[in-house]
Amino acid sequence: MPFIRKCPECGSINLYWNKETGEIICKDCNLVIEESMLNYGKDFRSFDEENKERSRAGGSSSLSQYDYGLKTEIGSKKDIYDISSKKMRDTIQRINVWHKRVTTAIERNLKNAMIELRRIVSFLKLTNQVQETAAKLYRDAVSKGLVRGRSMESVISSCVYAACRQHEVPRTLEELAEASAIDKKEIGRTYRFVTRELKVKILPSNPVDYIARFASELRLSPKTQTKSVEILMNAQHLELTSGRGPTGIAAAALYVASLLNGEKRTQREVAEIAGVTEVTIRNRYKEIITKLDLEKEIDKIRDKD
DNA sequence: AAGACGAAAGTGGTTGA
DNA sequence: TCAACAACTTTCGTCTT
Repeated sequence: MPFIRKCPECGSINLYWNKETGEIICKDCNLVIEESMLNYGKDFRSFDEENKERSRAGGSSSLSQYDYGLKTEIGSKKDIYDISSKKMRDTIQRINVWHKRVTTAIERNLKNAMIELRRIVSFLKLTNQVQETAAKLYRDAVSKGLVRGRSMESVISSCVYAACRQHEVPRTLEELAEASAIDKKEIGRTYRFVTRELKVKILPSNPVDYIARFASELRLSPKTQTKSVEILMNAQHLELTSGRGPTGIAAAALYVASLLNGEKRTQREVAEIAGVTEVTIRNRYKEIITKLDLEKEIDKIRDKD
């Protein structure tokens, strides 16, 4: 079996691996072929002057590892038996008992939370960076006591949602709800609460950020994709976008672009992918074509059929 | 029969008194 | 705390292809 990979869409072998996002993308048709979760990069520092290569032993420390990938436990009684007085042994054991009591509850919570986090990240095919950001947010939320009175799952979901927004790879609340089995409203509520309490500044998401993913799911050509971004830019310039749901605008732009480039998708199809209703697409669509003077072009295409 | 269109009523969140 | 409000959804009837 050859190891050379081809794009399943256009057969091109001109593939590109984005190390930042971990995605493998076809250069010819922009299809995201694989979204790898693994980061093959090495850890940054070497403490060994002799060894020029930047490497280290052991796994890397990670926020999404419930104990940061480190063990904090003190050695067992048996380990220190030979080198310590009885008094010392007793002291250490007492410390250990306390250590366990204090940490187990928090760690158990954190451990479960990180398991859940990894599940959601994997389900939504998100990157390591997003996972780490979400993990950090969750830790902050826990240390501020924000989880009390809320389910761990809903807090984790909203952390992932926030992390996606921060990394400008937004997912919709519906997608998060599907991945976590938590109600959409609940995630939204928790999200607002957590970001307010942690004072996380998140810009309103840009419709353009949704285009690539929606277009890929709708199997639209890169040309159409570019066209819809163009439409979006013009719409933003005319302030058609402020106060409106970004997914609805993105959906409408894609719908218009698909018409103009003769790759028509139904309102239903676009609505389904974008997680909005056909009515919303129609409203945005109308605004776009009237304000951007695209009516004539649309009519021309209509007449051809 | 399917898609597009739009009116009307309902929902949940924001805002401002 | 409450009412007004804007955006969006749901539902449904009508028209077009």
